[in-house]
Amino acid sequence: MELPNHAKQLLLQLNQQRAKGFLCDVIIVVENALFRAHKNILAASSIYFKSLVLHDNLINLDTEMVNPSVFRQVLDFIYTGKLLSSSEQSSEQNFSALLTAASYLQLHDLAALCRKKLKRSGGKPLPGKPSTPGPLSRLRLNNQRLSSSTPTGTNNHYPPTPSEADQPQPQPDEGLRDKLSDDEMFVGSTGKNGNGGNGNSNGNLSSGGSAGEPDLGLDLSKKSPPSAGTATDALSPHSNSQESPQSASVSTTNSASLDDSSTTLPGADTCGSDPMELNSSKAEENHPDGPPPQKKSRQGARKNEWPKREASGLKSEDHDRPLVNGVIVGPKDGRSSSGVGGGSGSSFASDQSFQCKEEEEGGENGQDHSEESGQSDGESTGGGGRGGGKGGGHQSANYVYRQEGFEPAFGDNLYVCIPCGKGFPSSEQLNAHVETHTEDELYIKEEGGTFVKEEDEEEAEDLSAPVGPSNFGAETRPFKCTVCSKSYKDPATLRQHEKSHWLTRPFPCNICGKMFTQRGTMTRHMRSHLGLKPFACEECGMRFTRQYRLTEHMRVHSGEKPYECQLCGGKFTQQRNLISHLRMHTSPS
DNA sequence: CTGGGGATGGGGCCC
DNA sequence: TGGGCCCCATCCCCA
Repeated sequence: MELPNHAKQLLLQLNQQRAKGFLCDVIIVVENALFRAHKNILAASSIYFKSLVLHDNLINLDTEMVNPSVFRQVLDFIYTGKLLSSSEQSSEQNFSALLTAASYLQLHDLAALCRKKLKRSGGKPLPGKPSTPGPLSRLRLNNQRLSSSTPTGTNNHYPPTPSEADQPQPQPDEGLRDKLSDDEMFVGSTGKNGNGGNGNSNGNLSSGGSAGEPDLGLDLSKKSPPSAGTATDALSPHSNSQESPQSASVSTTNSASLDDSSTTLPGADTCGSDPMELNSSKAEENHPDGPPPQKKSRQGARKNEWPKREASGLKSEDHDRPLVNGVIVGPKDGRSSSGVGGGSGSSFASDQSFQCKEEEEGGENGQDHSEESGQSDGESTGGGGRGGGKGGGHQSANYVYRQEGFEPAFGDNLYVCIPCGKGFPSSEQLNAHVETHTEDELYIKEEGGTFVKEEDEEEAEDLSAPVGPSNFGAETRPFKCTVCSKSYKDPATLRQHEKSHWLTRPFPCNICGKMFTQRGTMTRHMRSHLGLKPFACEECGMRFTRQYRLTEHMRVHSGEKPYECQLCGGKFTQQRNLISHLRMHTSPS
């Protein structure tokens, strides 16, 4: 009793789901393209993926080993077992690239297939891949890069080493992998065919995998304190679990493709996309409640950050959508394939309101209406506190990178430098160009009137205030900001600060498109998307995205109230609450 | 219902 | 790059 097409149907369904982004639980970043997929599927196809998806929801692949178009084929292969063969795709070069990618991703069957193809065509198996230490080492590096943020160096090796506890059970030959060139590994797999390849990995997966891996997968903890005993134990940094590393990687990962992705993503097309998706993704549509996890209520209340990002050009939606749909292709590859447009087109089409806005903004730059809102919104809504005034436009103005894809106005030069209005065909060129602007120039622009305070207005206000911190300890802080006159101890810090006066926000969130002035902030922001809460309270198990929060939280348990109101003697566990309390004393009411 | 305190999330910024 | 701290915005609970 066996259904003949069961497996096939199942795959078909999964592939359709992938196209729609339905139940996709992992995002793979390849250069400036994002692909959504199902962890289970990836894990079942490659042990390498298995090790990655175990701890991360966002995976950044080494662009030297795989590019978006190749990865798309890889993904298609994983979900269909077929290698599509369009004219270009069946080129020797493509197979070579596929082989490299397959080797890198440990997709043995695919690698074997590519080899066969290459053999037939007489081409060399894999350019530079095999025995040369290069590739392998690169793989490792890559891995490490992925998990870079965390220490557990040894564990980060690419093919999971046998010793890694939480790794899927290393296959018998697993240990050898380190010593083998990719080629060798593949030879084995190919030779043995299914067995060595998938079979093998699968076998492991199923067996060792399930057993050996606690469902850490969801536990995004990065460095949860060793303690906790329970689940966290496994996660503890020392337990050579990779989790920490990996989850951490997420952040790094993200940062990796930032620049491009930001710009590109928006325009990107979605490969499997299905327009419906957009619609279906409630989050997006109702922005307000959107995607963000966390507390619903709060979220909703919270300034609709999600919705607005658009301003950045990336409009959150763009980003989101794409993701939802499944694949976002950056300009370089996919987008170019405007053709793909179908994909993007369709997908975007729906959101497009945004894009349109974008364009407008582009046009006037001022636009930003909504702008990033995230903050501004919050702020503004909040009572106009910060946002306020100029607020309106800030962000958009700040974004140097333009959304591409929707700006016919700029022709091929989709990346426009807002300060000077020049357009560039690629984000790299724009970046290079931006560098040519001297800080002074930028400031001048700002002062010229175009400048819209990006960050907190409040902040700005402070800055503008003559009495500001700027004047403090000028002696010990010889580096002074020419714009707000704040002073700093070292030039690097000053430079960092000065960037806050620029019109740019060079660090976009790959997920929502929100732009940030500092990479670290963006990375931190990413954690909220990914649910990474590495810091766990040993007492109650509550987890936090920041160490500081945990420290703060611990006072709840200890009862420590270090902050005292000088006016009424009230004590508080948190300084911010004391501040809030002080307002009560000072406010008219 | 309202105000105040406790607690948490997110972003900016400095070190 | 990450940690730490500040600020804002909220939510929840309680009086």
